[in-house]
Amino acid sequence: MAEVRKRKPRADAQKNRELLLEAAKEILGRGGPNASLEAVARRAGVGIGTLYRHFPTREELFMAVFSRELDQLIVTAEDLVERDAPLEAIRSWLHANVDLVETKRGMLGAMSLVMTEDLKQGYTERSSLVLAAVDRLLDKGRNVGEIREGVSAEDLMQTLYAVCYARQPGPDWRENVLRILDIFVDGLKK
Amino acid sequence: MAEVRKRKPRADAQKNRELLLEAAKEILGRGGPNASLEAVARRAGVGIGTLYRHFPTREELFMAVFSRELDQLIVTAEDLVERDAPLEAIRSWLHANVDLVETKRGMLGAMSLVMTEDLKQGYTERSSLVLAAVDRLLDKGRNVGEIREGVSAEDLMQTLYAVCYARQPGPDWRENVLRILDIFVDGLKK
DNA sequence: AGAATATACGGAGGCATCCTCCGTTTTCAA
DNA sequence: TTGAAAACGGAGGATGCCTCCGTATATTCT
Repeated sequence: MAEVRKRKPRADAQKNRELLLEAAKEILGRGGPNASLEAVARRAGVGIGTLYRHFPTREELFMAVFSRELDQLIVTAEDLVERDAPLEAIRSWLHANVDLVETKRGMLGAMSLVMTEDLKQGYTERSSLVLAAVDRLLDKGRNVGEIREGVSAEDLMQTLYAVCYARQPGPDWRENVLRILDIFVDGLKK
Repeated sequence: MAEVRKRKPRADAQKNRELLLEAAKEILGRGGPNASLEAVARRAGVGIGTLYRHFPTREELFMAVFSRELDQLIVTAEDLVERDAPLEAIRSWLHANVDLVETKRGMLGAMSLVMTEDLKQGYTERSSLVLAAVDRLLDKGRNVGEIREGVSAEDLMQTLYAVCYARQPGPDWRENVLRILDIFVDGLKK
């Protein structure tokens, strides 16, 4: 057994981590998956080395930023599952996602590129909370016999992001994405 | 009126263009949307300048490679529309796409990043042929009353690519993608 | 065939980004 | 207060992007 005696994390490190996440949210949100990491460091007011120490890969930075958004979605799902009928709850939750995504298109693009199996592994805790929340939505529907078997929460999530991401930004983006998702939801019916 | 008197295109230029497309198919297929263009030029055995003369932007190169794949899909759709029942034809066509994509995941990633409205404009001829073929599939279904109104060929295409692209590569990739697409197809029923 | 010219070629060069490495600085705890 | 652990910053080497232009070659004309 390894004795785990640790120092308190240093205050400056924590502050810088925070600054970096803030900057990344801004820069990556605007610039998309290929935005300059040096720009992120500049904006955060720290050295590039500091950025790489905290987030050794571009992917880890993305994931860290994104994990905050996930928290939001969990809460929303939690609310809907006890408020609405299953299919409608799912529909509403997908719509809520679309709203969130609409203002973070860049981030979303980043995520699609970045969602490797490895990284999902590393983020199991948080993303499994989202999945669990979605699964509760689905379960309720399955129990009531309103939703077909064989569709996982992951299926739902990935389809959602896929559709949001593939659609071209533009005046009709929202409308189109919602329409496609509704068709998918209809397909979920038993 | 501008008199259009043109020389015959030079043989070496055509050959190099061919070499570049061949190399790009390989390099971009493996490396994805951020693969090095200098690597493409190297593999083609031409200078980087030659690459940029033929394809001034990364996007144009991608589109040129991709347009060949489109030809393939048009033929397939053509065949299916007269062979199978509408909904099944659509299902089969989507499956055919999945098969194609499975070996070109990198390219697909590239395309998703690259499908700007501008470029689609420039490629109207070819891609509209695909869309037309798909539209015939849909039309047949609508006329027979088997498929709901309000779903365009573009909807179908983009959903297809979205789903293929978002799914993680892995042993179950094909199975999962097909399952999701089938759900979508079921949603198309009237 | 040979000259003239339009066309295409290659790669050097300037700039940006990536990521690593390590000397310096700051924080924490004793 | 002080020393070690932790974190910082940014220089630097590698690579990629794209442009520019001197050189080479294909085509056309006579």
